Amino acid sequence: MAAKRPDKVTITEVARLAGVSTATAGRVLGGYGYSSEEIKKRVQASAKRLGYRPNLLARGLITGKTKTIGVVAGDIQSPFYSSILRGIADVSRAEGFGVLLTNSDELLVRELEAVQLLLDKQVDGLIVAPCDTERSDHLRRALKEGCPIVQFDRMVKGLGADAVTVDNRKASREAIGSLIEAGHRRIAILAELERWDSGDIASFIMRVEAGSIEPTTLFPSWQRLFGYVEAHLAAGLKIDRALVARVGAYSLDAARLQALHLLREADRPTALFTADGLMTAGAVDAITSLGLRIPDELSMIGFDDLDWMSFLKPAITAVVQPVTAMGETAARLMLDRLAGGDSPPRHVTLELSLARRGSVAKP
Amino acid sequence: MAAKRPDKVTITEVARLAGVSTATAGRVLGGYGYSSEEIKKRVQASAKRLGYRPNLLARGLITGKTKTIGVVAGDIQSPFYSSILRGIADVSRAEGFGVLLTNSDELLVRELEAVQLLLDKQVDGLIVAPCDTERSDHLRRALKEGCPIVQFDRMVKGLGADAVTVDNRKASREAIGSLIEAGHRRIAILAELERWDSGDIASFIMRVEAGSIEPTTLFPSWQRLFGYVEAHLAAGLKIDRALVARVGAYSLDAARLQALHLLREADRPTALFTADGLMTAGAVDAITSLGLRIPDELSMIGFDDLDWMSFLKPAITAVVQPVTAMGETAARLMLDRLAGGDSPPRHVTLELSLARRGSVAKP
DNA sequence: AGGCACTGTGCGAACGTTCTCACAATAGAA
DNA sequence: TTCTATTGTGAGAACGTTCGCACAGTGCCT
Repeated sequence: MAAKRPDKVTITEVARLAGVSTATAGRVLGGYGYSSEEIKKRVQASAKRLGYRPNLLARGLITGKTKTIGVVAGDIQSPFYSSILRGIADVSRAEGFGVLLTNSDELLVRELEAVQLLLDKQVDGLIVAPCDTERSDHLRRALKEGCPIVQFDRMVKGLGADAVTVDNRKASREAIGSLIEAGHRRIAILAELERWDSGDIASFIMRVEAGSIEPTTLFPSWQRLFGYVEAHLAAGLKIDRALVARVGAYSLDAARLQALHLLREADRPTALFTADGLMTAGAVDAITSLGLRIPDELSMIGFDDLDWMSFLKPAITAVVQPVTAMGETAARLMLDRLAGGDSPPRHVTLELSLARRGSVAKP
Repeated sequence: MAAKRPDKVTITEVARLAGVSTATAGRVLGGYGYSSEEIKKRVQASAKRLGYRPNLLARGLITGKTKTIGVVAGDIQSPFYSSILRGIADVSRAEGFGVLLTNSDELLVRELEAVQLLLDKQVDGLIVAPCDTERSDHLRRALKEGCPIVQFDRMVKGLGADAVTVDNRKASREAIGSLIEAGHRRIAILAELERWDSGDIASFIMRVEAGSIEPTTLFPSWQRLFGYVEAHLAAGLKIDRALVARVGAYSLDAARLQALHLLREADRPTALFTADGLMTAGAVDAITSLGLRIPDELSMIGFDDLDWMSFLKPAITAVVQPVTAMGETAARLMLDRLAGGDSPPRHVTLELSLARRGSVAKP
């Protein structure tokens, strides 16, 4: 039989050794009431001698606070989420908070399970990249029951919670704008574009042109497409539907295939805009296998900046997201909220920057 | 003032509604004692009606089990750790365990803090990539106090705990072997090689040649150097000390600088072996900026396989580590141990494979 | 009839903290 | 003096579970 738990030392024993009541010892060790200098010393001495460590479970049970933040990421394995997580973890640690991690794989069921687990474990708050901007009753419920939520990367429609996002639309508009300015007219976009309940690409584009879409609760790749359309509109260019490649899945292979398809057309685009890091990877893979020369035969700008992009033959111009800052901001919003902020929901939008490198030239 | 906690429903209320004692309700809901079919139904019905969720803190306080695993990674932002974490998280989730995450940044103080935090939060076990293979009393203490530990990537000397590692030495030996076989005689190695208390590179090499080093508790980059030396010994080649580049820090920039230094020498090596992903990135950066052609002017093999390596102009031959499998194995070892395994410490060594691509040619 | 094993239920005590009270002592103000 | 405020201490009740025990009923074997 396994040895039970070898004499965990509790506050009672510290109190006994110091010759005071557990209440007094608690006050000294927990730092929450009055205590004389002399007793303080005595208690601390015996705590040290016994190697006392407070049981955070017991504390949490009574205070209702666990000093733990629950995080629901899409997939920590991706550089995007792992950097955000890093930001969250750093800020949390500095304030003595723990981070309980789960992955949703962008699946609603998974997210639901994850939130449930975190809630059961009594986390003080939830930092979530929501899978679905509409069906998020579980988040609403959690919020209503007093568990603060901070969303990142995207926002649930009408959820009254804090959020950190980036200005995808603007960055995309500017990136495409710079391609147009360089003289490009046939600019392709390779984007994930999953989950759009209200129709297909064509109708989305029409509705953007008509100005009848509220962009804030769109998924990032759609916001980036939004910016793509806007840039075309601003320049008075028509959009060739054939140049909008909807990958439909977050997969390198799918991206590669779509890129191949796009670049093998007779009437090939002169420039390619990839809507995130994975799409860029898939595209680069396709481009090298086709033997296309960048930027002579094809100009390129990608969303997300990954280390390898800067040391590729011609380095790839990229929209860089402030990933760790996003995580840090999310954590900070959460900690503020936990510190008693009763302010209305705040929405922080971080700015993006364009790292101009060698992948753009005149067509 | 913030609303307190809006009527959390406890087992007492479920019991009352079902007309039974809390003990009985507990048995049904916790599934740990006898209960008749009829009562089972009644309790479950009222639990469902009230939306009851057990408070895992309270449960943990009494059972001493939190169903939470603490993880101390070096830096989740790195692809290595994030993949491992993914593996850990997947297996843990499947068994209903939560994952509490911390980073050590490979700093002993940080690791100490992290372990302390996790222990205070009463995690059931610790999965750690130890910073220091010698001074790890905190781990020994935790172990002695009944908190199981699984190490990964490296092992603490004489710590009687489970571990998952890969066969760095063998993989490195074989990689270098294949370069030698291709005809290379001047093979450089670019490696982190921090933390070696017993002297410098020269003395390490001498001691390897003398057979007086126990490799299992070395840090991975040293094990890889070990294999490098062995391959040379086996082929009867002398080692040119100038070809062993010790970066001394885990930094892309430092790696790039060392690589530049190495490749600008008059008597340039004909092949380069990089001891991990970051070193490879630094080297590739240096190589492109020098305009060296791979594999004509320089052959190359790198440890760690990152997505971009496969779609670089000539794809880079790489030793691929089974990263997620490593995480999964670590988690599985932990869960076994928690399930009551009293077996002696197990050490799982995973095999590595060489992904042969286009970066190796005759000199 | 007695004994024993098994099933089912409730009472109350844990678990290790914090929190609410009650009570004292001291000091300064009225 | 008496009142009030401030500082200090301890007893005991929380928090929401699980666990040990007592007790009772059933069925089966001697």
